[in-house]
Amino acid sequence: MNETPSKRELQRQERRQQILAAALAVFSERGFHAANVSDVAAAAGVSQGTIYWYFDSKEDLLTAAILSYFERFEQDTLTGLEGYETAADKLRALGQSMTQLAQDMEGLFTLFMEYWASSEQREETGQLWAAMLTEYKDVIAGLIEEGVRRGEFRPVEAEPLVWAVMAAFDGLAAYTMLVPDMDLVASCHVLVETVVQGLLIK
Amino acid sequence: MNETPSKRELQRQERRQQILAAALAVFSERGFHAANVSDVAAAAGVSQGTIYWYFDSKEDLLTAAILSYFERFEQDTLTGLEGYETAADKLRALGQSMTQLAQDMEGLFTLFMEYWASSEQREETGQLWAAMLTEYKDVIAGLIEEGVRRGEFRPVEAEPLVWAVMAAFDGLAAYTMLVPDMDLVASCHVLVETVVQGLLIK
Amino acid sequence: MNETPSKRELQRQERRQQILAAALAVFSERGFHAANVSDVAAAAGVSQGTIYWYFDSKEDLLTAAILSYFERFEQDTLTGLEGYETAADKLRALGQSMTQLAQDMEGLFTLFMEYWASSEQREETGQLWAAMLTEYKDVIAGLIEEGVRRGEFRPVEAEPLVWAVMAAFDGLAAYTMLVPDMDLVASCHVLVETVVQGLLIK
Amino acid sequence: MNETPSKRELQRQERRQQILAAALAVFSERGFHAANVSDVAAAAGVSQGTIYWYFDSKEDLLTAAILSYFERFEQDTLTGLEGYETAADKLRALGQSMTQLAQDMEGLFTLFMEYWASSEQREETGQLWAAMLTEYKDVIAGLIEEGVRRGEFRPVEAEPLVWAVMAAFDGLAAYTMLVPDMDLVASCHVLVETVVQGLLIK
DNA sequence: TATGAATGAGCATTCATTCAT
DNA sequence: GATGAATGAATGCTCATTCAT
Repeated sequence: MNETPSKRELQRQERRQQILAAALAVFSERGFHAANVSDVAAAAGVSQGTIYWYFDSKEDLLTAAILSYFERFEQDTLTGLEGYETAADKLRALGQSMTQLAQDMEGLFTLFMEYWASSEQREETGQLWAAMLTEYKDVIAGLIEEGVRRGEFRPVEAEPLVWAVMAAFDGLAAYTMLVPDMDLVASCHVLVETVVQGLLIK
Repeated sequence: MNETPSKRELQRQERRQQILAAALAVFSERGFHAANVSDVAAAAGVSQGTIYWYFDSKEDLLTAAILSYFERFEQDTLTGLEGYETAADKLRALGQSMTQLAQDMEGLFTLFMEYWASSEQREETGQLWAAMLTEYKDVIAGLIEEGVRRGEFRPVEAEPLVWAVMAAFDGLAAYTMLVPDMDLVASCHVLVETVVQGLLIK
Repeated sequence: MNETPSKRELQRQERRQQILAAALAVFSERGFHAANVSDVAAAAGVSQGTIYWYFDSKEDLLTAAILSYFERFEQDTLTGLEGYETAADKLRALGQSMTQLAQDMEGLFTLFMEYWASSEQREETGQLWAAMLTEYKDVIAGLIEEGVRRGEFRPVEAEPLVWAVMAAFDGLAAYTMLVPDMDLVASCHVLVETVVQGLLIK
Repeated sequence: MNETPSKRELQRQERRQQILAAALAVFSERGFHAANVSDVAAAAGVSQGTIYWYFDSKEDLLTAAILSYFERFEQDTLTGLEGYETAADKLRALGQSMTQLAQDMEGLFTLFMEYWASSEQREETGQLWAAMLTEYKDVIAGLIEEGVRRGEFRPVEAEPLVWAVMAAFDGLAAYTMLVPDMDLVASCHVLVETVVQGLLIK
């Protein structure tokens, strides 16, 4: 078993992470097309050749960087909802997590869209993101449907609504960069609150 | 007076439009970076040199194409709201227009974000879009505030909410391309309806 | 006979001169390669197409411009030497004329060399200048040989010397542009004087 | 200490020289503007990309090539004058070196002037050459002034004279290419001799 | 004649990727 | 494993020249 990774393997992982972090920083900062592999190499403190020892291509590097980012957030965001009683509160808590994410991930959505937009194989390329989105969508739609079943929310087509809300968060993350004086947190908050109010049976 | 533009000037405008249409099609289809100027030239049925007779650079061509697109929609979207009595109905009508726009403009938001993402002068570049967004935002926020004043809506911070809703539309337009089986129209509809419900005093 | 050129022909000549003057100015100012035909057209106040109505090519324009310049100077320089008695004085007078020319013609020699340097047909191209140089050389060498015959100068190979002196004038004209604080007039003067001193039998 | 440059560094230097030699040959042969970077690459036996690994631009390559040429001649020309007793003999020896240089450097002066003529930044560009010229001028003027001090030469403004003589050598180098049947060596010789005669007190 | 629109070959430069050491 | 030198295809843009009007 690889329970005890060799020292070498550890170094390898570390170096890999080092490159991924640099890639994320550089790509976010300058965009995928404007940033060169040599920029990433310089930021990571390695040579260009080394990048290609760890990754197959610039594309591959981008994908790995995005995935590594989400691996860290995946569970954080969707857990810890059990503590809340009502579906409304669960939605509010989730909203808070997503607000946090929208702030943290800065240009990640934009970065991916940029790459996707001029990808030769859009379909396959988009599946990475589509899968992540769909996963999220299902979890959140489940929350709302639960609220409907419990008589807390009025009957509603949960799925389209969830798409809209998620799109709003990603859209707001993009807007933040275009319209610097927009208040991202306020927008996220009032969105969630308005949606919750719209769902609640009064 | 130049009331009667010369034949030459007319041809010139026509040729310009021809190129802009081709540019919009090609850039949307393949993305700004992946599409070559020669692709646009071929699609427009002119030589590369001609592109540069009408536009300063590939960038300039993109910007002009986006602007020309919005010039056509500018008024269509924000007019025709007077026919409605209540603020809620006005919002619903506007929602319909925006849904239409989200469908029509296909990858336009994505296209611009792609370009913006790796632009050397992000700040200046983004201002074009930021200005258009802000203009829209102000109009819509006005509608909501009017509803609040008339006692139709509960007091709400209109501006952040509007940003969120607009972001949702743009985000959904982007999602449509990533998640083909998403129902854009349904999402737009339920979003608007839920927001309206959330605003109405019951 | 064309003694009475038609009005049309006069206009044509005038327009031609207008273009030539502009070409000389623009080419001298920016260099042959860096200057565009459109620059010349703009400076002459005509369209690009018009240039090609009067001249076959950019090359042709340059050649014509240079020739037109020299047509104006051709005689001025080499005449008026009869007034002087001794060969030494004739040389001195000639030196004065050449100094004047070196100042006036500014970058003309450089301009021609620039064009020549990357001409596809160097040999043919250079003949224009070579012919002009040779013509000058013969006249001046004649002066010196006359001085030798008259016992005024020591026997000397006139031809190589004349080449050297002419080269000095052209070289100095070039230097003037590179080394702005060089005193062109002083250099020309002391050159002539030293050469005359070197020739005189004392 | 880097007294012992690594094998890699040695190879690097060698490759650099290889490219510089090719650049000098190709640029002299065809002129700066007519010669393509790919021509140089082919002549050097490397790819175009390699050129840009060693040099920033075509311009940079030209400058480096010219400098590398002069680095080799710098001292050769101005040394070895101590062996001569009189200032006249020193001048004659120097003349011989310069004659040699004028033959060797073939189109170098022309090449530089060609580039300079259409350079966007003439001033800065010319300084390279101006500096080299001025350095030479000072050395030679020193020789003459020494001759004057020693009573060997008649009093003369050394600086303008030196400019003229140097200009003559450069001009003759240029003429050689335009007027093939001109006798460069003879011209150089008679020039030097005449000037020396003109300086000597008899 | 004159215009200015149109052409398209040509070129410097970039940069992801490969490879010898 | 790591380096950095080498590659060469790809592309935006320029500009002399042509041509319809």
